[in-house]
Amino acid sequence: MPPAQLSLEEVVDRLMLVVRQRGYDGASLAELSRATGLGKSSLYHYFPEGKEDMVRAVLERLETQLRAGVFEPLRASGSPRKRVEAMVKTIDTFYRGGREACVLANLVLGTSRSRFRTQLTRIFEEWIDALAVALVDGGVSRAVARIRAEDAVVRIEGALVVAGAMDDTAVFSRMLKLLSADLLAPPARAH
Amino acid sequence: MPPAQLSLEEVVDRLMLVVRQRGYDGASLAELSRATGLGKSSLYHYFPEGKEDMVRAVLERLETQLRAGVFEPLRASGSPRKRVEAMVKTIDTFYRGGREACVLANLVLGTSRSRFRTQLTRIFEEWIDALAVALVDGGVSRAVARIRAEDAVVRIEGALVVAGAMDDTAVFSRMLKLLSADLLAPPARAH
DNA sequence: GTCACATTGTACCATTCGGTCCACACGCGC
DNA sequence: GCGCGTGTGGACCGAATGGTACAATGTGAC
Repeated sequence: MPPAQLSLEEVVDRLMLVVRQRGYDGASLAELSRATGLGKSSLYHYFPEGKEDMVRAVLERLETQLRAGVFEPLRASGSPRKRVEAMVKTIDTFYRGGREACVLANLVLGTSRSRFRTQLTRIFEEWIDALAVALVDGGVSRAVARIRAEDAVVRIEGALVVAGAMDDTAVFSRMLKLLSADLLAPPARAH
Repeated sequence: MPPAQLSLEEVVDRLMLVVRQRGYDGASLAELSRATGLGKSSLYHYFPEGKEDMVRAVLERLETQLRAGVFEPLRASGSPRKRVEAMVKTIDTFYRGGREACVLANLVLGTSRSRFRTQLTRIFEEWIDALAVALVDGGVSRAVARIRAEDAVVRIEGALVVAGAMDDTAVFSRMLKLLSADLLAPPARAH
């Protein structure tokens, strides 16, 4: 076990905090060490391949968190509207209302895209798939559901970028509100 | 003048190429030097305050490019539909159909957000304002225009992130098509 | 108690980082 | 031809980078 009072998952959580606000290139070993309270030797004991290994672990943990808190609830049985609203609420909490940057976006940008491509692709695909399932269950046609699901994920990522740039969390919360209102709307015309 | 065969603007263009695909933290002086063909001493001759100065110049150049190619056309007289389509086409070209990452997003993420906050904020604000003007001219109410404009910018940024993550430019081109079709649609219900 | 192994602090490594210095070129007005 | 200011190559800087080696701990199982 890690430093006796810190589980490995907690260590990875702290690594995630650094990665999500410094990115791959901006997160130095010194800072990762400080954030976890572990010396470099301990860090390399748990992550023998170094920084790339640590960030891979962050991405894996994020994936399981998303799966448990977002993807599976979306695919579960129950009111589609409730499922969508659960996703929105989880996302809102996770990004602290738009105050926190996105781990995924941070790893897509910079020099790290190629390193984590397969994991990044898989996470986004699973997210879109799961959301589409909920929409189909809510009476949206399969084709429209896919388009809307992709659009929703795009809008969430975009809102985090723009909210970060303009230092205005309202951009993010407006978007979440819009999504929970529109995602299950009848085919209408737009979309 | 720079190396006689390269204007200062061309130098900044090459800096932009590096920044947009490596980010602030990932762009090393060595690479910026290689990309421009200028030695470090020359780089520091034109940008006395170093890397931050270079990237500030990149951001300034991007701002004037956007102003000339996107913002002003959006505010100009003429068919609103044509103006919106001009924006979409310019953006499509600039990001090479989704193949290139966004300079802005790259500077919002990583450790560089705080350094360029005012410029980033201004660019996004001007973009949203200009787009809203075109929408109002197209008969959209002022309030709805603002929301839609912000939403469009958010979607463009988000589409670039998701397209980059999934290595799938179709995400981006689908979004651009959707935008040129929907931005000027009648109030309808959604949106 | 002792043996094995997980864990850790310390010292160290080469390389690269962003950045500076300076002497020398080059052109151009005079 | 002479100065002068813009540009530039190359050597150099201390600090930080990601990463390693290893000896010393601690902690359990037996």
